Amino acid sequence: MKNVKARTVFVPPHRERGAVNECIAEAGLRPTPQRNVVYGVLLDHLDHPTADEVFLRAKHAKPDISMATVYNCLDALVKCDLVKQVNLDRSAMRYCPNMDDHAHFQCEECGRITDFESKTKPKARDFRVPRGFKVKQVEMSIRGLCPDCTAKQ
Amino acid sequence: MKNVKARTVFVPPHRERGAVNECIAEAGLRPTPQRNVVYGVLLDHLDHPTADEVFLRAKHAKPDISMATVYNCLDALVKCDLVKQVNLDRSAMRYCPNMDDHAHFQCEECGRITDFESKTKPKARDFRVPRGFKVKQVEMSIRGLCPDCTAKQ
DNA sequence: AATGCGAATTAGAATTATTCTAAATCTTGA
DNA sequence: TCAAGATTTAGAATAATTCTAATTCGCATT
Repeated sequence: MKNVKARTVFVPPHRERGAVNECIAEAGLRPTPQRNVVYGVLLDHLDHPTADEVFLRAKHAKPDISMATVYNCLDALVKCDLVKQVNLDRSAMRYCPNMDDHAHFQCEECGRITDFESKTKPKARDFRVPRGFKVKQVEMSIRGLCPDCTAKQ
Repeated sequence: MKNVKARTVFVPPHRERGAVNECIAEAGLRPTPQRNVVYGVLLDHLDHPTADEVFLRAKHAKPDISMATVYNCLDALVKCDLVKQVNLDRSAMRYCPNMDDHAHFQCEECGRITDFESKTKPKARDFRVPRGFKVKQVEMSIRGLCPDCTAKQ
């Protein structure tokens, strides 16, 4: 489980897969088979699936899992900082297990989402924080054209 | 219509209100009373309303306007770059007529959204753009605690 | 001023995404 | 073993958005 195939752009999961149960436990949640499967699905393809897509994939490993459970598990994983919610358009929420600092690029044409590695942590230097506000998390999202769709035009 | 009341944080609309029809026309769309009302509603309170909230407010000026039209108008305004879509959480899309570069702050506690003025245009220096991708638009969103909710804790 | 055409509006139905509910099941610790 | 609490489940309910088809509107041309 330790060695992972190289990819064009490989994004290492924040924690290795075997440690899911520990992470969940640390967060005060009970580790369960369902949560494991759901997290596994996210780690297998880093393609920002919707809850529905996660559900379909999770059924392979666990045919009796239900949609409500998928939502529950995703929420649990988000709460214990193993997974990020990504929402870029008016359609369904997407989920991303890459907890490294990165921006989300979405192609205007085909809708595909790609992680852009951050060079620098986006910081207060980019925007003026009014007095009294406490910043906890900064997200960047980018729209544009992916290489495939650029070629087609 | 030219002089606007000062606000704590005043955000000037991208174009003045009288020019809506021209803007819409420029974008190849037909200017209509409904589009005018919808844009007016957005300019009146810079509080990032949902489509539903826009609908309720628009009804004051135009009691017979329909929800479908509100969606149509909002889409038209987005297309001709008078309005931005803002979506930060799993709830409804919100709309913002401030086209200046700015980040959206959302309070984790009360959900309220505040514009943070950008100091610098978020640029390619913040993230690595892989070969072949064309960046068209960069958005920043921030989560944290607003002054009120910080005080309450 | 009348006419025609395409665009815009409308109400309501349909679809999609998400949350809720209540019952059943599982886990853990006493 | 038992009780308590957390989790899972199916399905219903809700919320947000899109679709549909009929109507109306606005503009250009007679």
